[in-house]
Amino acid sequence: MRFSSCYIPTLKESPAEAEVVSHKLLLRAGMMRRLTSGVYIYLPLGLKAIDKVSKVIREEMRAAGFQELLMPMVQPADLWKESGRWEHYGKELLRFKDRNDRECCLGPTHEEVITDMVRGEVRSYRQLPVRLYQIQTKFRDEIRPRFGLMRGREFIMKDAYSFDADAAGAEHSYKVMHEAYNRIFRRLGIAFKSVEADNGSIGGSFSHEFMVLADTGEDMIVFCNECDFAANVELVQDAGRCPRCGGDVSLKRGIEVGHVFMLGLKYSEAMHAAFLDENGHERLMIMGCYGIGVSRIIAAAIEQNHDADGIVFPPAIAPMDCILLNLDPHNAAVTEKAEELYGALRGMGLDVLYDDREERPGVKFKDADLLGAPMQLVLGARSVAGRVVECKDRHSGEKGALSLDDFASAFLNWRDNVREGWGHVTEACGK
RNA sequence: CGGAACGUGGCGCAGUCUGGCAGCGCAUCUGCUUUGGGAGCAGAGGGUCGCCCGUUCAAAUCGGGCCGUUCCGACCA
Repeated sequence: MRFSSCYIPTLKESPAEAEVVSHKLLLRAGMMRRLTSGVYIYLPLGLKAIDKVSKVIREEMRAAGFQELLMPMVQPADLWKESGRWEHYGKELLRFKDRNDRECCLGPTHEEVITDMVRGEVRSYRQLPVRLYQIQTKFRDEIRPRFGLMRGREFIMKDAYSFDADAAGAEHSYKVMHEAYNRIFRRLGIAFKSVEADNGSIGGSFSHEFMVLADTGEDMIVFCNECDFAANVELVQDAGRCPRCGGDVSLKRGIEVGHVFMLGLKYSEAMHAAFLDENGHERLMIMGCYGIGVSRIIAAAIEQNHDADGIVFPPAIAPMDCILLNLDPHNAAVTEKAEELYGALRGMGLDVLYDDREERPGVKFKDADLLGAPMQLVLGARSVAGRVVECKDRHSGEKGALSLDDFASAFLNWRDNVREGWGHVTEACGK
């Protein structure tokens, strides 16, 4: 991508509408804009970050045996009446009527739709388990949307559903997904914790939340200092003692980015999702559902990784792997070299943002830091004369120089160093 | 929904208390100079002061209503 032909409207100052750092930085970095309360436009760079997160999720879902599908945003009220949630979901469910006066809603989640579909197709235990997921836009008419992408009304979510023939199978599906979530968040490079949680209005028998640790989080997590117990405080009556071993506990704030539920029979019973077992007896499918807040991950990653100059994206989330600054676009020798590097980096399969704009160096340095690309390369008359390209690791702040005569191998070595710097962050958590 | 604040060129803000020419910084356009951490000088363009009603000779400013945005609370896969 050439910066000069990209739509990246960066801002020097934070708009007054933003209060928390991720919201401010996403606006300043030209990654999103608000359309109305709790509803945002993802600009090209913000969408690239969403795509990067989605890519990791898709790989791990596939590895866990889940297939992708895409369900509709508009849903008929009938299904929600059948599950009982038309009554119980409350005003968060945005309801409306179509031209024929039929009641509809915008999908805040998809248990009803997928259960309806599966019950219509699956008749035999031989067809189970069914494991499906989608990455889709959800709408929840939140009482108070806030903090930008952290709690929007419209947001992007990965939701997965499993249907099993028996309890052992269902527990296996749950376990497989729990492990997949651990791998996803580890790969994304964010410090997180899996905790026991309340099931809320979705129902079911038990659940775990995946929390990104950040002081600005809306949730409070209890950690036991003695054993490995960790839970959302909602779940613990005496927040001063570990309910498992009685040991001392500590509290930390977190942002919920994932939630896995053992649903049991809640939906299959209400909507009669049944199959015939090997003895010809009718039985209900045992369900699980598993969500990841894709757009919220972007906000959470920024809450956790930023400094005074801007975003410090973990490599797996960054909209670009590398930003290449041409400080002297009028200097033919520098530009020739910059074009050459730009081509070489793309040849290595990297996502590169090439800053070829006719701007002063200071503007380019500021934008590079603000945008949060993990690797910065700087080329100017000074560095070209010395046969090097300067490099900066956005995360560690370390600067260096790579030889232009042996650029490819010098760059790959440096990239490994940059990646290792993130390895320590993710090893430190997420058991 | 309860409490609070805010709404003035694209962005950030002053002006409102005490009514009297709509301002500042950034951004934009033109010219010259500059060119390694958000350049300097000179000039230019751009605003129904959120909307409606009222008070007044006169309203960004005072009063009422509405809309929108944000924060705290309640709420929430």
